[in-house]
Parts: sequence; structure tokens; C-alpha cells
Amino acid sequence: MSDEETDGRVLRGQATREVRRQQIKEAALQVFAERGYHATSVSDLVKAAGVARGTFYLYFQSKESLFLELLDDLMAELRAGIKGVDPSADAGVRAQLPAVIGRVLNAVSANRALTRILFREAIGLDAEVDARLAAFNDQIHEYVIRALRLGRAMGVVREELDLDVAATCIVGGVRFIVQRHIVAQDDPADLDALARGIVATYLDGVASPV
Amino acid sequence: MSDEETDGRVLRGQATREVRRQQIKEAALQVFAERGYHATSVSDLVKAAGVARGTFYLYFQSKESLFLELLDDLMAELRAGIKGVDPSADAGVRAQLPAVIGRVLNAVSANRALTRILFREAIGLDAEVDARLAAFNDQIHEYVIRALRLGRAMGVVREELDLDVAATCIVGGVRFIVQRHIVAQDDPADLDALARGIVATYLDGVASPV
Amino acid sequence: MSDEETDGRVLRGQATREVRRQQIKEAALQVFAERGYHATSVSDLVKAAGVARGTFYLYFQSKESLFLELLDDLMAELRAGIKGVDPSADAGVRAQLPAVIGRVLNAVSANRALTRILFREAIGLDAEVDARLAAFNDQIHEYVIRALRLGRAMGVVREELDLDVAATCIVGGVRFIVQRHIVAQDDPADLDALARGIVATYLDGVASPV
Amino acid sequence: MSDEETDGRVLRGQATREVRRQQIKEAALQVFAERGYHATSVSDLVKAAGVARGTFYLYFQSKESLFLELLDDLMAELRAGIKGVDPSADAGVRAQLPAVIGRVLNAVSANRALTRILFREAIGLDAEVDARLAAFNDQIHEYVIRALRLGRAMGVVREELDLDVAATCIVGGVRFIVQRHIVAQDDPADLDALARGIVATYLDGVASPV
DNA sequence: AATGAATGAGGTTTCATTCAT
DNA sequence: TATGAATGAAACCTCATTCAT
Repeated sequence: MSDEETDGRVLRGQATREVRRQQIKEAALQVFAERGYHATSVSDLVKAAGVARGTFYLYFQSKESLFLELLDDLMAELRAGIKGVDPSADAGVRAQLPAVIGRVLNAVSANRALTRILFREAIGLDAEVDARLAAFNDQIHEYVIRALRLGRAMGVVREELDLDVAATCIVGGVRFIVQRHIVAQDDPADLDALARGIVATYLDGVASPV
Repeated sequence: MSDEETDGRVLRGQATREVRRQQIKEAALQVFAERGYHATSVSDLVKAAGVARGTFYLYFQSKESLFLELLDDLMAELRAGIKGVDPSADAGVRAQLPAVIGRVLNAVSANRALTRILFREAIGLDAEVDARLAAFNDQIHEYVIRALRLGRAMGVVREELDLDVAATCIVGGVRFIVQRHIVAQDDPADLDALARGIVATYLDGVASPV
Repeated sequence: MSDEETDGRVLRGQATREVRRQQIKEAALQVFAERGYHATSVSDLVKAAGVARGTFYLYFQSKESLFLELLDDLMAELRAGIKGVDPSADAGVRAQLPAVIGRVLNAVSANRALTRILFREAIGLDAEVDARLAAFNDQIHEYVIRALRLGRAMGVVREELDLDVAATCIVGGVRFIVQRHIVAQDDPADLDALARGIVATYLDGVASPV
Repeated sequence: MSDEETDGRVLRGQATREVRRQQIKEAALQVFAERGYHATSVSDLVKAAGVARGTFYLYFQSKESLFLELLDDLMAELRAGIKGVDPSADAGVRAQLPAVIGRVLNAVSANRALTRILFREAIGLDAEVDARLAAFNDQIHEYVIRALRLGRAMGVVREELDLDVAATCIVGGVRFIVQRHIVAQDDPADLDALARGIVATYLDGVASPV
């Protein structure tokens, strides 16, 4: 078998390594999502992954570092899901917004287990995790503020609005929608309807026009 | 020994008992808020309370049950802080809203330590805690939905609004404001300004009127 | 019972604590001496001491710190056993030497188990232990050099002698005597005879006088 | 395949095998000397030797057996370095002694790494190692006793001397000199001076002649 | 012969809870 | 009622050795 040459072996080894890592990560994802971080022991993890105790430590430095990696993965996924409106597009800014929010909801929905962990456990674990989460939150918050500021420059956002407060409200609202309708739910919600509802609420408010 | 004496002793005993409980709870509150639930050991609790290890278990079944009690206290405080608009008041509904939100923010601000715990640790501890928190969240959510429905009946809330989604957005927004501006902050925020900002955002939305 | 007052209880508690510590230390001493440091697990120690695993850590920070304490104890005992000659005594310096060496051998003999550990395991454990042992060795060495120097000043030690080398020979010789005749032996040796033999060897050498 | 080829291959195979063994042993020697036996993991060994983990076990039964082999090597080297006086030589016994001791010190100095291990770690590893070391020590001890006895027969060693004690003193003294001046030192000591100092101390003692 | 991923027994330590005083 | 020493299950992690390739 010509594949058995040294290079081939090394490559296969590396490929196998990556596969193993993923196998452990996916198992961990399920267990963490079910039991929570603190209630999950390394024993649980290796049992779920079907590997020996020592094998776990061949691929991850510690239970915490594995958890951190899962968190990083999620934040990357969510960041990738966030794309703002395209001012040069034919459709107006207003018309694009449901799709913007929809993309976020979809990204979350595709990573329900992880997001569940994020909401349930990520906070207060240790300084490192806290710092990373805070940074992530700040990024999102900043992003929304910038969008609102741009909207104001374009004349589509109210002049008198406190942008910081408004941005916090929007991010908090979306977070809570995610928590109630996606993370806590077993069957998938109608994400488009949710997105439209969110946009309607935040664009024009709940009060009847005068 | 006369009956009065006996009663008196029992009463005094009960009073002392309650005082001790409070002493332990208050110390625990500080420690939990500082270190978090998992990072706080029973040793920390008894050290902070100035009682012996064994004494702790004379007053509380377990570390977790103490935590649960603190959580219940907080939820009661917050419930008490929530009072809706008074339709019969001279001031219009609109004018009353900042005060409504302000009361909530004040209740939270007065219980920062506890709220900090609530946001940082309460979730994922165990099924019991989770259930109680979910129930609390649902109550708030229901309350807001009812208020919106009433407003719609009064003609002050948009007809086409998805009330469930809007309510979730509002609750989530307030939660996140609390988290960012009250819990995470060391110096007290300008609660009235926050309340006005929240009301402005949710009443009329962020979009400029057409 | 009047002993049961607070002070009494505290005192008794402290006394009990010290007793427990000693109980664990003595058990550890035996086990370490038998099995050696590395081959002894904390499980072995608690089994030998007849206490629970956790109890061990109530009294000692770690297996290593307990070991260190045993070592310190031994070094203190040995230091106490070392007393030089008394130049003002009636008996001449020569006549006093067997008693000087004899005291050292007796101190060692009274602490056979510990000394066994010292010789078998103490080296290379960790930097801390190494440093303390090296310091102890240096102290002894210095002590002997000073004694020889004094002897030279008194005219009883050869002029041409390399004091450093001679001191090392003497300390090494005594050490090895201890190792072979006291530590490795089960039945007690004739310490006085050993002391006389050592003194004879080092005072006048092995060569016949010319 | 002719027999020669087969033989050749076998021979070459054996040669390679031996080379590999040496390669691993030499690397192990350095690592053991630096870190000590217990602090050295098989990972360290294979990393230093540049072979795979599995390969290590093709050449040695275990980490311990490799260590044992290194120890045997050292003891053989030291034995080879020990040669007594030649009674038939022109130079007198006295005059030959510094060279005798010098050869020992040279043998040790040439194997500093190994000797370092011997002094630091060899003891207390397991019964096998202990037994072999004890046997080695006894051999040396016996050798010195025999030399002293011979000297007594020749009239050059004091009649009244306790030969066993004297021999132990001599061996112990040389050991400690080795430990302090050769093993613990980084730069090579003046071995000849040391040898002369040792001989002077043990031949005529430290006391001034009467 | 060589590789290195996999194993799992065993190590040290922590900590919520109990219980004799 | 109050104490705090004692408990022991269970956590995380290491590492000498094996074995499929």
C-alpha cells in the first residue's frame, strides 16, 4: 500500500488526531449542554466520548480548556452570523433588517447546544472566560451602536435617542428572544416571524403612532 | 417553672434563631456575590458569618438550600418593586412609564449583590433552582404581556404588534440594562436617565418617524 | 464539669490537635522508613495513622510538607546531639573525644527511622529539601573545620593538614559508620566501641608509628 | 539468500541494536543526572534520545531496568578504577597510596553524571537496586579491610586498630570527598591534591605526634 | 524495527456534611 | 445550642506501558 509511506502515515496521524479531537468535543458539547459545566466530570466526558481518561488529556489540557474552546467556537460562529445592512443594496435599510436579525437567529439556532451552555454556565467560571465573554458582549454592543450612529447620520434613526441605552436594549432583547424561543425550546421556532417581530418592536416601538 | 416563662424562653429562642439565620444569610450574600456560588465553600460561609461549621447546618439544610433561599428573597423583592401604571391616575400612561421602570431599576439597585448572584450563578445549579427561575421569568413576562394587551385595548399600543415577542424584547432589554449598568458597575448609575432611555426606545422605537 | 468552660475546651482542642499531629507523624515516620518516600502514598499514610484521608490534610498541607517537617525534626535532634569538647574540662581534649562522637551516634541511634529516611530518600526530592540538607551538611562541616582549626591553635592538630579535606573525611566517615552500623542494622550496635574506633582512626591514623 | 547474507544481516542488525541501546542509554544518562530518576518521565527519555515511545520498550524492559543498567555500568567502571598497592614495586606502600586513591577519584570524575545519579537517587528505588548497591558497598568495604589486614601483617598498620571501623571510615571519607568535591562541583577539582589530603588524614591521623 | 495514540490504575487534594463533645 | 475535628466520596490529572499500524 503506497499510502503507508512515512509522509502518508504522518498525515493520516494528524487527520486522525483532528477527528479524535472533534469526537471528544462533540460528545462534550452534548454532556455540557445537558448537565452543565460544573455537574459534568471528566469521567462523564470520557464516558460520553468513548475514550479512556488519559486520552482526554492527550487532546485537551484540562476540562476547562476544552470548555473554553467550545465557547470560542460558538463566539466565532455567532460573529460569522452577524452581517449588517448593505446601504448600497436596492432594498432599503428597513427592508433588510429582518434578514439581518434572521441571520443571527439562524446562527444561534444552528448551535443550540453551545448557546445553551453559553447562557447557562459561561459566566463566573473563571476570570479568563469572563473576560472573553465580556469582550464578546462589548463587541456586539459596539457594533450595534455604530450601526445606530450610522443610521442617525443617514437620517433614519431618531435624533434624540440615547444610543448606548438603545443598543443595550436591542442586544438584550435579542438575547432574551434567543433564550426563550430557541435555547429553551425543543422544537425549532419560526425564526423569520421572530425576526420580523423584533424588528417591528425596535424600529417603531410599541406605542400607537399619534 | 410557670408557663409564661416557658413560653417566653421559647419565644426568645425563636427570635434568636431568626437573628442567627439572618446573620448567616447576610454574610453568605456578600461572599456569594464576591466569589460566586461554586467558588464559595462552606468554610468561606462560616468564616464570614463567624459561626462554627456545625452551626451552619443547624440553620440551613445545605449550602444549596441557603442559596435557594437567597434567590427566593430576591425574587420577592423584585416582585414587590414591580407596579404597573395606574389608569385612573391624572398623569397619562405615557408619563407614568418612566417611574414604573425606575421602580424596577431601584429595586434591583438596592439588591445589587443578590442580583449579581442571580445573573452570574443561578442558572444551571439544579433542576429546582432552574424551575423557580423559569417560573419567575414567566411571571414577569406574563405581566408585561398583560400590560401590553391592556394598552392595546386602550388604543395606546399598536394593533399589529406580536405581544409575546414585544414583551420578551422589553424584559430582555431591561435585564441587559440591569446587567450592564447596575450589576457590572461599581458606582451607581443614573437610574432615572436609564429608565427614560428605556421607555423612549420601547415606546416609539429607534426609527425616525416618517 | 468545670473543665468544660470555653477556655478549657479550646485548650483541650489544641492539645488534641497536637496529639493528632504527632500520631500522624509517628505513623508516617514508620511508613516512610519502610517503604521510602516515593513508594509511600497518602493512602498508606492515612491507613497507618488510622485516620481518614481528609483528616491528613487537616494537619498537613501535603505529603511533602509532612516529610519536610520530619526532616527538620531530625536535623534539630542531631544538632542538639552535637557538642564539642570543653577545653576547660579536667579531662584532656583527647579523652573527651569518644564522648563527643558517642553523643552523635546516640542521637542518631535514637532516631534510626528518621535517619534511615534521611540517607535513603532525602536527596533529590525537591529544591527546598536539597537546600535544607546542603545547609545542614555545610553547618556540620564548618563546625568540624572550626574544631580542627582550634585544635591546631592549641597545638594538638598537625600543622600541615588540609583542614577542609580532613573535615570532609571525618564527617563522611561518621556518616558511613552511621549508615552501616546503625541505620542498616536491626539490633543496636555497641556505640561506645564505634565511637572509640572512629576516634582512634582519625586521631592517629591507620599507619604504625615510625 | 546465502548464509553469509543472513549472518551479515543479523550481525548488522545486532550492531545496530547495540548502537541504538547506547544512544538511548547516553541520552538517559544526561536526563537522569539533570532531573533525577523520579522527576524523569519516559517522555523525557524518548524525547532526549530522539526515538518513539514504543521504540524505547523495544530496547529496555522498563524505565527502571534501564536505570539499573546504568548503575551496573557505573559500578563496573568504579571497580575497574580500583587497584591496590603493589607490594613488589620499588616504591614503598606509603608512596603508592596517593596514586591508588587518585585512580578512584579519576574513575569517579570521568563518570560524574552517573555518580551523581548514584548518590542522589539510587537508594530506595526498589529491593533489587538496593541489594546490588549493598553488595557493591560490601565489596569495596571487604577490599579495604583485606588491604588493612595485609598491611597489618606487613607491620605497617597499627596493631590495635578495629579494621572494620577503620575501613568504614576510609570508604565513607572517600565517598564524602567525592560527593562534595566532584559530584556537587561544576568545575573539576584538583584530584591529586585531594588524594594526597585523604591519604595524609587516614595514614597518620589529625593529631600532632607526641 | 519503528511509531505514537491509547490505556487505566493510581496519585494527590478538596469539600459538603456528620457527629461526639 | 454550639462547636470544630473527622469523614470519605469524588474530583482532576499523570504517566509507565501496550498495541495496532
